[in-house]
Amino acid sequence: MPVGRRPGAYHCGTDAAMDIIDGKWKVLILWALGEGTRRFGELRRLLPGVTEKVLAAQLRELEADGIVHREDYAEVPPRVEYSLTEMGDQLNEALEPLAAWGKRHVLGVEPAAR
Amino acid sequence: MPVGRRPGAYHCGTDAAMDIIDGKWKVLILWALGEGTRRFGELRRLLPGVTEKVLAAQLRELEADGIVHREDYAEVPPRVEYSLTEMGDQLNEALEPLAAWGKRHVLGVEPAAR
DNA sequence: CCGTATCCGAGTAGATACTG
DNA sequence: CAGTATCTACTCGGATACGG
Repeated sequence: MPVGRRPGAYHCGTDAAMDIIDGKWKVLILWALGEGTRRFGELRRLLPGVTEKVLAAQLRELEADGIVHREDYAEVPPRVEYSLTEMGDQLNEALEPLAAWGKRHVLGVEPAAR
Repeated sequence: MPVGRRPGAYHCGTDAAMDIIDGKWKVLILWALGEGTRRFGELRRLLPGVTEKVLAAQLRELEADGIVHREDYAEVPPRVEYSLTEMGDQLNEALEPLAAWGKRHVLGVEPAAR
């Protein structure tokens, strides 16, 4: 089932995907969740500079788009855990070549071997 | 040589790359130039809804980042041609898995075979 | 601990008109 | 044809304070 907030407004797969990961912190969230489940407070510490409001908003968008799963344990003190859905995991994999390009051409890190 | 407008401010290759393609029309410009050299007017027609000002601005950013090459023929009437640099071409390739993901999960187009 | 409410500022994009 | 100039509109993200 298709996701995204601008149904029918895309010209190609790339800008459709861009719409999903559009947001200052989204790829960083993906990155952080790629290593496993994280709690809200952990994510906040992993993303230096993000405010609770913005982090919560971006997490909700990712959740609405089916990229992250939100598990609320309804305990006191509160505990909420975020993790990637299978779709989110695949998105993360699809992002890898882009990460490699960025590392090489933007960060200037040449690959070790050729 | 590294490019990008926020040197040293990146956490990983992905958000470094995101900084380069950040802009409403950039991936569409990449897409259009992927098929060959285009003139300004052609790009404008290929990107329905873009204004001259915004198109010019985004092209200049891509040029500054070493993604597109701008060839001004200094003729009358004016002729300016845009094309991808080698780096831009590689960026376009790095974007392909993301495009495939978007096609499949956002646009809902399943791959033909498995 | 995990958020929401409110207000605000900055940057991005759009419309329109004009120029070399 | 290929832009620039000006003005405006809007959305995103940030700061701070408060709530369950």
